[in-house]
Amino acid sequence: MNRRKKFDRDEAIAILMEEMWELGYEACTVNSMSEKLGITRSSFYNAFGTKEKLFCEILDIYKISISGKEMFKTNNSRTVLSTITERMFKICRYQEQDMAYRGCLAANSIQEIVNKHNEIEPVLKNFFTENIHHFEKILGIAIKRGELEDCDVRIVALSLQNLIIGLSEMSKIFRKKGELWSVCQHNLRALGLYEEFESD
Amino acid sequence: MNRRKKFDRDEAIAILMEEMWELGYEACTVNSMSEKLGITRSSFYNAFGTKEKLFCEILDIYKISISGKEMFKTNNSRTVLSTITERMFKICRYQEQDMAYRGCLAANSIQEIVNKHNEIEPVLKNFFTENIHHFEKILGIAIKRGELEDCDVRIVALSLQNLIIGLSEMSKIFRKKGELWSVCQHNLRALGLYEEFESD
DNA sequence: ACTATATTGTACAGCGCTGTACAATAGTAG
DNA sequence: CTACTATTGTACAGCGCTGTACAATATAGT
Repeated sequence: MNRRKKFDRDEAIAILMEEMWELGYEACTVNSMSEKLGITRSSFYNAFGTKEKLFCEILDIYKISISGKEMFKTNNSRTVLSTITERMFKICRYQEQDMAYRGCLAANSIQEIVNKHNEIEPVLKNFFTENIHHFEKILGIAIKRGELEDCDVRIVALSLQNLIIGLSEMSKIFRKKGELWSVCQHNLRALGLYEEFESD
Repeated sequence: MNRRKKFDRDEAIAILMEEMWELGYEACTVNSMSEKLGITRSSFYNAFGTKEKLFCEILDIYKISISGKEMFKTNNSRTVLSTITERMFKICRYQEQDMAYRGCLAANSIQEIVNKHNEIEPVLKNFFTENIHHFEKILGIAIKRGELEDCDVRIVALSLQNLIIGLSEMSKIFRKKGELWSVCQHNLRALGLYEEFESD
């Protein structure tokens, strides 16, 4: 067999995801990331290809673990709206407490990726498109169950996504404790998406 | 007297504002901006100081011309809500038609400025803080006039700002004609801020 | 020991950007 | 013409980053 890698690729990716989440795509150079991992650039290129490829891979992982589909999972034992509400509460709480001001990786990336990085852009757009589809789906379920009045589910899904993006950015500007959740709660109520949930 | 400037400073700033609006702060180097203006870096530094100072100046100009205070000006001859609604309609229409995907300069800048550029950050945060104050003020007027039910004006002001930020980012991802305004309209209605306005 | 081969390390060549110093130039006044 | 001075131009020195080529190394198999 051949020489072994000096690092675990999956662990490296997790570290780099945090780094890019915090600093953004452009600010993370191959040099800086290689140093962060304690490897040479040669190893970086060998393991990840280009920075663009790596970022696409990170977005895919983000999508699998933190996308609308994963975080807004519904089941029969609880209502869609309480799921949405609880999830949004947790997002707000997390963002309020995050000293690194990370917000949402996908939302953070819009400005620096769209119209600038051809390889990444479709992956990023697809992330949001799939989010919306999932929101549409669960909102459809909520309507069927009578939790939500009949409405244009696409517009409501887009509104929910809009709320998430806005909150992610606002979390970096307005840091008063509890305020982010208050805004979120107000908007959920206004959109008819609010429902109390049982605390952890 | 002394040697004259080869360029008009105010015109140069307008050009650079567009450039930074489209490409973002980091992507605009002193080199690239000097080339854009057809001047040397020496002249750039002489006229503008540092890139940071320039950006602060641009944000101030943006604030004067495009902030909440300017764009959401109220007067006695029309309702606050119709002003808000019309303004939001125009923002959405502009963003939908903008092929450069500029969105909102201040919103665009959050991710690349906060926690990264000490000199600019307070200027940016101040932009949003003043926006919120203005929104609070006009919402207070709307309540006094009976246009709006009594509510927590700060939360509603933050919600309006949240909507604007979200729409700015969404405008770069979802490009279906009319959809941005539909989302905006839905949210304005939900927040109780919607009122028909007379078309131009 | 030798071979094969994946991985790491090193160097090259080149590009781009930066702040700064200071020379050169443009303009006016005396 | 000289003096003054704001502006522009040029060069320096340095830093950082990049992709690539290829040598060196680590492993297992024969």
